[in-house]
Amino acid sequence: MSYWLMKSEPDVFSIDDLAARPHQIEPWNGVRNYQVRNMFRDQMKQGDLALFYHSSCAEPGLYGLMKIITDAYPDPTQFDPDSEYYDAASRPEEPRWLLVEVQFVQKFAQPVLLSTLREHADELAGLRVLEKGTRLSVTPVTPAHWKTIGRLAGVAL
DNA sequence: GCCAACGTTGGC
DNA sequence: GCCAACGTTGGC
Repeated sequence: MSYWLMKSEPDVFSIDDLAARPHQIEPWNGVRNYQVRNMFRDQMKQGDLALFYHSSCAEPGLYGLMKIITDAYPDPTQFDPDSEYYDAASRPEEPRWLLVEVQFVQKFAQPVLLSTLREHADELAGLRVLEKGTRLSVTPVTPAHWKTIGRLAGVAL
């Protein structure tokens, strides 16, 4: 099993939105980045766990935990002309973009803010989200970093 | 709203 | 295949 960090802008889709979904499940659609597409396809597997990161907001950071409940499959929004994620160049015979479905696990009682992560930069050295210029919306998390973040969140991960 | 950093596009 | 121009991300 692998660990991940997945970003979302809370104004668009927050961890509370995920918790409020039927069965607390959501297709993680709209990813239009090849590196992330390849991670979905080659590395992320059903049963993996992911931290839910709120970005582009007043207090960016980790707000909770979710589980990857499917392997990657084609993102239907790429074929929907009414979707903001529509990609006219992608053809159903050869889908360009993938998604995974995620399910809510828990919201942290206290979020682990980006500023807190930075305060623990020594322990978290190499965590992608702390590295300058990392804009990927999905990044891997090592088991050691995962454990540290669990401690900072006050939960056993 | 600024701006650094990065990804993508497209002309050549 | 190079690289300039442009668009996007995301913290501040």
